[in-house]
Amino acid sequence: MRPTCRTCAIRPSAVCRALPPEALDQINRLSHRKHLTAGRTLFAAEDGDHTVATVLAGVAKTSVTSADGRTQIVGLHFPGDFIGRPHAAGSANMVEAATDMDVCLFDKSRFEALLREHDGLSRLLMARMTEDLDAARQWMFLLGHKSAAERLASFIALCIDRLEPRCGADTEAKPASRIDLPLSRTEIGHFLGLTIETVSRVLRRLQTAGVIEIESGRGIRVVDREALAATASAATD
Amino acid sequence: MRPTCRTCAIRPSAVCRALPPEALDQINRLSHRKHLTAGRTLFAAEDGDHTVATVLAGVAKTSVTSADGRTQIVGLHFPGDFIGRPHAAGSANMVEAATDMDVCLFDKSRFEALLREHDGLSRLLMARMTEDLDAARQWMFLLGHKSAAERLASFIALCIDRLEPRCGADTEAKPASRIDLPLSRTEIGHFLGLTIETVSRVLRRLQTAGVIEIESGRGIRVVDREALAATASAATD
DNA sequence: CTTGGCGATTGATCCCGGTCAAACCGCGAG
DNA sequence: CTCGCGGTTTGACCGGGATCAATCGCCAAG
Repeated sequence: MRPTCRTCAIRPSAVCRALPPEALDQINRLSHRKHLTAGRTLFAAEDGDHTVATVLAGVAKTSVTSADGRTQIVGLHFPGDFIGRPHAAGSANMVEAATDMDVCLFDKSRFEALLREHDGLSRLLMARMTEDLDAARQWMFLLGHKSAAERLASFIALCIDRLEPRCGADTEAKPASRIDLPLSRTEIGHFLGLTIETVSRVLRRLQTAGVIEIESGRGIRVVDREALAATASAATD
Repeated sequence: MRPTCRTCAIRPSAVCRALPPEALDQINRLSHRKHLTAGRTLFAAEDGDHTVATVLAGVAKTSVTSADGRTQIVGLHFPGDFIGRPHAAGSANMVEAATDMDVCLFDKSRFEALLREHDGLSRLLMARMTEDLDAARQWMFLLGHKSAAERLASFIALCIDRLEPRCGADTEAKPASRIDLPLSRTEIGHFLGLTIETVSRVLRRLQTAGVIEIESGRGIRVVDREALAATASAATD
């Protein structure tokens, strides 16, 4: 009953979907799954790691830290996302598990061989990297110009978008949806370029405005998706 | 006397260097050079463009603009840089010439064919995209956590690093170096997440501090490289 | 020459979010 | 049960940079 690539639930949303069915057994041999508890380091900075990974469950974070200790989370990696730097020098930034998570690991050089062998995989990966770059640039806009409320709303919208269990069939809007935020208040601050206090205050303000409901700790319920989207992109209040 | 790939001065620093000499005539036929005056649009947003490019001279900027008019410059493209989104849907952001510039254009599908044909080109491009992503993430740190002075110093250091005419042989420090900034004050503001007034003031402050000298307009002379690097602090690496 | 336009500079004031400080809350250990 | 600890919330105050506004410098057109 050991899980294999054949039965992999996230394969349709992972880069592996570019591989033909015949290759599944091959990549099944090359990969191995691993469970990581929250906080565990996946790739260290300044470390010539030789692994790439696909997120199966949970969320990972990539962060940049300066000499004087300031930290910026520069990317989140949700289920289906690819993490790694094929054909590039080992990681420049640190990647850690933000929540408990499961990953599917490949040896980097083996994966590079796969890329050479399967053109579709190479193309899909390149498209993914382009998406990552677009996402990073969108976040640069957020960090450069958005107000605290816009930042929080954008962050919540992102999490809802990537984490809400979606039931393939119904695409129509739901009255309310709840998720557990994958980051602590401190981490949210580091992701949004805000302090923990501001995060807390603005979250509260969004709650009194009737946009969201904060459950104890990380639980959050979006009451008004419209208002959330509006707050994410427009001027405050 | 028409310039060709054989005599191309920036080829050593462009992705084309991954192509074997035998392929030079081939890519020479596939590419064509173009001059763009400052402000001209290279790729429009929301536009299924079918071109990719290498910067030969001058500087291009990629920017994100929100519905309400706020603009963020999310990337600069210096000579040798590759611009384009092979294997991905046409551009998400707008790319414009920041200064007068020369580019070398390829038809996107032809370039994709080249990628398939030449494995080394594919690998180098992937490495370049990884670098771009790293640069974007470094800039996210700047936008999220750096002070105005740190931002300006980082920006000037970046420009010096990429634009200063470097004489291959001598790597040792020079007493002073001057360049023309590739962006107007307004654009610098959009790149750094600051207002034009703050840019002006901080630049002045850096001058009175003896770090730089501002010549009329865009000309700038770095008097104290050490101090500049120190002001940029929080490692740009 | 004057005029007008655009970008840059400089000054005065305001406000959002940072900083400092003090509870508060849930939870596991003793 | 109490204690202590880490994460969170809340309040009071402060300051860096935004905003508003006036002026300057340069250059091209009249």
